[in-house]
Amino acid sequence: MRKAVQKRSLETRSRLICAAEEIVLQHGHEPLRVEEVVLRAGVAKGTFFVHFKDKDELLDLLIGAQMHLILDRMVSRVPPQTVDELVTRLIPMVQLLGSERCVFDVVLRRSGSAALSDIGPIASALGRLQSTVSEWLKVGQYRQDTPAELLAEGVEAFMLQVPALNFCALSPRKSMKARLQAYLRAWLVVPT
Amino acid sequence: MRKAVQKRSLETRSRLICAAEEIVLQHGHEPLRVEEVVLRAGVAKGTFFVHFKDKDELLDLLIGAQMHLILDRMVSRVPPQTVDELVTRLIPMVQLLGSERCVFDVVLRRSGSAALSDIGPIASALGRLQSTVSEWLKVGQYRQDTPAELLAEGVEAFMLQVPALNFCALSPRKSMKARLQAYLRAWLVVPT
Amino acid sequence: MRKAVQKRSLETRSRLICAAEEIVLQHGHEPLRVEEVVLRAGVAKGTFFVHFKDKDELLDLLIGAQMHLILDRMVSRVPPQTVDELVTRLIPMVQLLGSERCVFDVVLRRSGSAALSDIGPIASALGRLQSTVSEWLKVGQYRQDTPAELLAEGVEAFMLQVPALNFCALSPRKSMKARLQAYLRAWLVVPT
Amino acid sequence: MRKAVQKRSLETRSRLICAAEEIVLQHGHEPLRVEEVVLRAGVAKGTFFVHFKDKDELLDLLIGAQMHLILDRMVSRVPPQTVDELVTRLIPMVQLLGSERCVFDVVLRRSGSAALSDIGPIASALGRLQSTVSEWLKVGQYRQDTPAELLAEGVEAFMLQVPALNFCALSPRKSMKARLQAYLRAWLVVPT
DNA sequence: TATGAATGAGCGTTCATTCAT
DNA sequence: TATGAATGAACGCTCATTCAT
Repeated sequence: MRKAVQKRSLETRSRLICAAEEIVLQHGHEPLRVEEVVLRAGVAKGTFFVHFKDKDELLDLLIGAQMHLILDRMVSRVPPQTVDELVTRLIPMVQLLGSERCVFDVVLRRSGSAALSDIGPIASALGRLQSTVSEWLKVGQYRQDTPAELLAEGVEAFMLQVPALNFCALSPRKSMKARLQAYLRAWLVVPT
Repeated sequence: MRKAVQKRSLETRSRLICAAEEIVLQHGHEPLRVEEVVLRAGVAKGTFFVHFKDKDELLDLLIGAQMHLILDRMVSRVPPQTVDELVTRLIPMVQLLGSERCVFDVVLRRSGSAALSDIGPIASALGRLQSTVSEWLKVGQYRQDTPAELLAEGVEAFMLQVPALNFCALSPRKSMKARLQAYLRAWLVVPT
Repeated sequence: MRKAVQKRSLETRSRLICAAEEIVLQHGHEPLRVEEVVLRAGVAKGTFFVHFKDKDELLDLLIGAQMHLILDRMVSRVPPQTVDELVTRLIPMVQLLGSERCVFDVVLRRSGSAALSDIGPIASALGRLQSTVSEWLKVGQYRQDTPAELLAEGVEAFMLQVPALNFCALSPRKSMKARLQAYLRAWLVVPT
Repeated sequence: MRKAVQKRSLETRSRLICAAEEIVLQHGHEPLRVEEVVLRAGVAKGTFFVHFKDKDELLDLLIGAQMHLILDRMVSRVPPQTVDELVTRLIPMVQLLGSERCVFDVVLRRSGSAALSDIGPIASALGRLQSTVSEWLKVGQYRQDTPAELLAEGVEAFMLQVPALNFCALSPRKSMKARLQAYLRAWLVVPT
């Protein structure tokens, strides 16, 4: 009994998410309207708010899922041994963050949360990124004079700086990859 | 005639700015409403948009002014020779950025601009910060293996990372100063 | 300048009211939807809430206007000299109150107000009714042993009791007029 | 078997009622939410509607029970001989009606019912009140020129008018008791 | 230059009630 | 009987921005 009921609930939830994903695929995250989502999912508007506190929670879910997918691919291969390999490994995530202004904004908004309770997929993905990079830095050809955790935090800082600069019209001569490379080379390698 | 008119216009503009400053002093930047500003300034709502393109332009003005004030104090003394001195010199700016979530957001939004025409006080302050730090890095006890400009960009990245982390409920053990110190020590000094 | 602007505002307001009146004429008060009103008035939804605090305020206006119209007709002739004349004079108002359940409800809700500030047309109409009846009672063939003001309050009580009973399925044998007549005969005349 | 099932059903029903009573005791009738009731009773939302047709039915039950309690005390003594005694006897009921706006509203809504089938505790209490008062009026020192039934209806009208006026901010100078007294003196006694 | 009424598109909310299981 | 997910149709609201005067 209970199982069946819960199953139905999960189905509705996933229909909402699928509908949203379809819309995002077609038109991007920016013009995602709750009304459109429920319309496409074939459920009532009220149902949306049974499953999600607000639109941000859904966006958190969608973007967080993409981030986790990227992370999955990131960790599926051997740890990057050099900065250049690391940059290549990280660049998909940076590209996601820099793909749409509103994605960047949601990630910033959701990256940390006031309460521990509302840690969503985005925050958890960022945490996972952090610890993944941290592990990598311990084994590859990187500077060892600084704790890997601190270095990983720095990597994140640069991964956010790069798309941020990309949204600006000033200094846009470089590609995001080139920029990240410059930063990480200076950050992760000690000149000999 | 022309002069008188301009004078009146300037007065209106400054009344709007003063009104906004008063509100910010009392309630912070967050709940700044155009309605309140014009009410306090004693002008009509439309008048606001005669003087400012949008609300962000006013916020840019207000926050940019604070940033320039901080910069003035920053440059009024001899260049910081060590990372610790640098951190001490930079921390007021970091504290401003970390004071309110919405201040941080406006700075991010305004840090770069789509068009070169709308470079506001915030963008110019960040540029000034950049070049100031850049100059400092050339003369003090900092690593010289990397172009000062790139290092300065990194400093900016960390100056944004620190308040960003501060807004999170995760890992808030450290003070902003301690965090900045850790980053910059690793970023600006080559271990011997 | 100011005049022109105010005139436009008044026009918009009256267009909203007219639109609402048309809808009410066609479909009654119950299914009055804000959305429909603004659609018919050709204004934006936000405009509605510039002019009215909420839908109740508009209903207050509409029903209050009808009540005042009825009152106008009530007072346009010589004071009713007998209870039967009085009943005939009052019955249009009672019929309005008993015409739709939701009209009755709005009148009850708006009859008195928590704050003096939000005395709307309905409350003022009831006040006017009260004093009108009060004056009548002083000059006609009514009992003089009780203050006219108290008697008028009682008349109002009966005027509300009658439609209230009318909405009930119990004891609906009598017409509203007959019922009011029975009450007022006993209330306003001293048997000799 | 049948018995056991019925017993369980009755238990659920009484748990719902108890839960509702507790909430009303703590927070009054106004904010009574079905959600809260079922939560406190530890049953599912749907179960509520197995036992009650709608929320009003529960409120009817709760308020009707209070009214019957008051009636029990009312009739437990000798009939009031004078208007003043009558007022004293009636005032607890008036106070209940005037205690909360929403109680007043529910009583009005339930005082009569569309169908004879759904005569609830409130309607029956009002009926009982009516016939009780009616009997009293036949034996005490009241006017005899008008049928006791009609007089009793008037008494009820005044018993509703008094709390109604009490909810208004206009003319709240008098206490409910004083007001009722004034009405009933004029209504039930013929000046000599 | 100043005015202020109007805009507008969507969000979040409400919550008693229904219905398939 | 009991369950609880889903419903649904508006409402109220937001508030920076525009535009005719």
